[in-house]
Amino acid sequence: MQDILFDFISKYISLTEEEKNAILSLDIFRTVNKGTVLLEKGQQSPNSYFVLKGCIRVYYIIDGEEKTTAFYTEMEGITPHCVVNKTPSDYYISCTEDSILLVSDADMGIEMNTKFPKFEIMCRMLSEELLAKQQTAFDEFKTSSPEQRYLSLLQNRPDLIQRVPQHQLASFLGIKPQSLSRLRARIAEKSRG
Amino acid sequence: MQDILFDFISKYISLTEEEKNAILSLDIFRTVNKGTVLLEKGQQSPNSYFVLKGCIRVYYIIDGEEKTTAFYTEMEGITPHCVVNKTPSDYYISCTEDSILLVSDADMGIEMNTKFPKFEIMCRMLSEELLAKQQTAFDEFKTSSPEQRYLSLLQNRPDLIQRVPQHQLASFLGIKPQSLSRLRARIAEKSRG
DNA sequence: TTAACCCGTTCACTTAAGTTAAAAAAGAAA
DNA sequence: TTTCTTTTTTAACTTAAGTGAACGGGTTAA
Repeated sequence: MQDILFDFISKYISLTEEEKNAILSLDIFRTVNKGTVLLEKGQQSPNSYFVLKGCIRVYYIIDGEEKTTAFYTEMEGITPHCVVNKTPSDYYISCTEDSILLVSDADMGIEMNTKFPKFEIMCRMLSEELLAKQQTAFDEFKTSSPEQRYLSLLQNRPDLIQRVPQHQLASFLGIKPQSLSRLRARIAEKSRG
Repeated sequence: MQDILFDFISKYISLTEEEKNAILSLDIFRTVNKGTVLLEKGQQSPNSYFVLKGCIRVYYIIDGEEKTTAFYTEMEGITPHCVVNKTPSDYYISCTEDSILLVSDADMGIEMNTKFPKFEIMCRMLSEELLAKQQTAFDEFKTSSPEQRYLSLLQNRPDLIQRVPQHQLASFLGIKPQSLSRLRARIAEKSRG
């Protein structure tokens, strides 16, 4: 599991043994059961999450309805809004599968970034990369229809469609579960001719 | 104009005179005319843009149609996808007004970040902040209807609705110009009773 | 001044998503 | 197993967005 982490980091910076040990000594590996809620609305947790194995999801409860807006799977991570802005969270985060996560809090980030300036660089690179990716995803969402979004998801993240319940996928695609079901039927109809 | 920049930076880090001079010596202030295209599809420019005054917009051309996905106004900036990933750009960037911009290229960023580690820190903070903001905006977009998006824009960025053409706003809201026009009529109808 | 173009609006029509409700299918618990 | 619950599908109906076309106001260019 540690190797997976260090492999990932090595894409951005190279670590000495000392630095690797410093990371390991933080003891940030956590195994988490399916269904565990990592962050609740109104909470102001300092924790960031990075998925080594499994899947976590971000969702809101609006008018009593769950609205899922994001999934994070292997080698993806999230620093919640509430950590960055030090405000209560608007959303929930929970595990959709038994997962292995890295859980780091803001203080650990500051400590590591101070002790090892390399870390600061990696964090900046990661944020910039994520920001650019996020922007592209947003642009694609804005410029396409629900059906196109679904087809594109089928292309780019086919695993998600398998491992995640449809009604969560629906709000992720910006529509209602019934519409997703209908849309799928429509596509199947077309491909049958 | 320089004061505006240094005021902005002071929210993140404090600068010495030496550092301020280093920034000024980069000579990054540019005045740009309305309509100027800063980045074209297919180009691989190294430039990031920060708006001191005016407005720039990001747009795609899909099936011959312009699709505007983002506006950046005073104190907002963008590092295009193509800079981060060193790939040709998928989109265009142009000025919707006569503007004063900061234009910096990737090399300058690297140079400043190396010379002044403080800068690295600011860049990380900015990216993290923008990423969190962007995520919230995306979530809001996903969980609301075109009408709600328009009303929310009216609340949060009323200036945009004034300074930007409707047909550009429409795709920014994820709909067609005709639909925006109709939607506005519907809202006016309601408020009249 | 006229002609051409762009933009915002309106209209009629089509298509697809939202809504409400119910049935069917799949999973989890007793 | 049977029961209970959750998830997915289906259906009928409503609402709103997409589409294609046309009109009028405003600007620009010939």
